[in-house]
Amino acid sequence: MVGRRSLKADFCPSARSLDVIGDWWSLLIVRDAFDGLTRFGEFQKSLGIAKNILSDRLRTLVSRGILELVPAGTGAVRQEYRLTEMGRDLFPVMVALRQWGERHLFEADEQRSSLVERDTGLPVRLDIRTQDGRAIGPDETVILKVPEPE
Amino acid sequence: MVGRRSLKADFCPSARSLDVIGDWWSLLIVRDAFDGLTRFGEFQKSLGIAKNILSDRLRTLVSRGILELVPAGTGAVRQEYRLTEMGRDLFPVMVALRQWGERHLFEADEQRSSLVERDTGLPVRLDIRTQDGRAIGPDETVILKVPEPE
DNA sequence: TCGATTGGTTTCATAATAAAACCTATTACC
DNA sequence: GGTAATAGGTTTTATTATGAAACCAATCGA
Repeated sequence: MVGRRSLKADFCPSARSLDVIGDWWSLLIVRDAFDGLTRFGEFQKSLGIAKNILSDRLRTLVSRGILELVPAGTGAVRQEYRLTEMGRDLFPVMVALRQWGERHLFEADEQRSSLVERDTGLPVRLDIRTQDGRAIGPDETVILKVPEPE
Repeated sequence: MVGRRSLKADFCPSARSLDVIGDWWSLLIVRDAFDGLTRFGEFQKSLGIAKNILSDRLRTLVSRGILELVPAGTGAVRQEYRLTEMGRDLFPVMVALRQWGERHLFEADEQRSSLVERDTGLPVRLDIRTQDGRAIGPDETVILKVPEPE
């Protein structure tokens, strides 16, 4: 292998996103971070990931600006991994993945965790809309491409 | 390596989704499929992926029910890879990834492809709402967990 | 103060990936 | 109809990424 091709320069925003968080573990770490985990050992226990890999992924996520290391508590030596604003902005990605999984990867009666509004307990869903607020489906959209430089 | 840990049995729907489409190439293939690509060679050219890997990924995506092989045209021998309904349901995931990439991985003046409503040209966005239609943010949500069996 | 825990790094074996060569069945061309 | 090119792969081989386990320094708890 000559190294994974980078999509940094791709004009497609989805491709660039996948370049950053499209590896096997990163989004699972982010999911746990949304879930309130902050410590190395917590992630390790939750994911069952090898420590060297976790170490590498956390370092990368920090360097990409998705997580940040902050001192835990007042004047403590220990540090915590926390989502940055950029990391918290991945929330819709997590919700979309969750929604798809719920719909297609669970039996009807199978138990699952669920994402609900804190105050009401109502399930959360996700809508695709135009800027002016009308909900639309995939067939009503089109991708405007940037001309490829030759 | 003993093989990548499967998350098939995880109670978290996001984890199961990542188990299926969380590898490096699958979502890029799905993106291209949304973009209208159907042929082996088209995917290969678009992604610059090694043919053996593409072959493996297409086979897996078909076996998972995300793509299907359909005869191209009337009575032709050739076949095409097309998104199933399950595959098309990944649309919100793609939109969420796109939206995040646009926000965080492009310079303000940098050119990018964009997703718009076909009829109006209006940009598409994504909303998180409760079942009854109120838009909410990540901080107003909580994940209800399934008790882990010991 | 001493043992356990935390948060890693290093080492080593193995699996996944990529590149290139190769193969077979169509398809296009003359 | 014969021949070359194209499509759609598979096989082989080299390299990288991953995972498990051992190891280690610093901190924490008793």
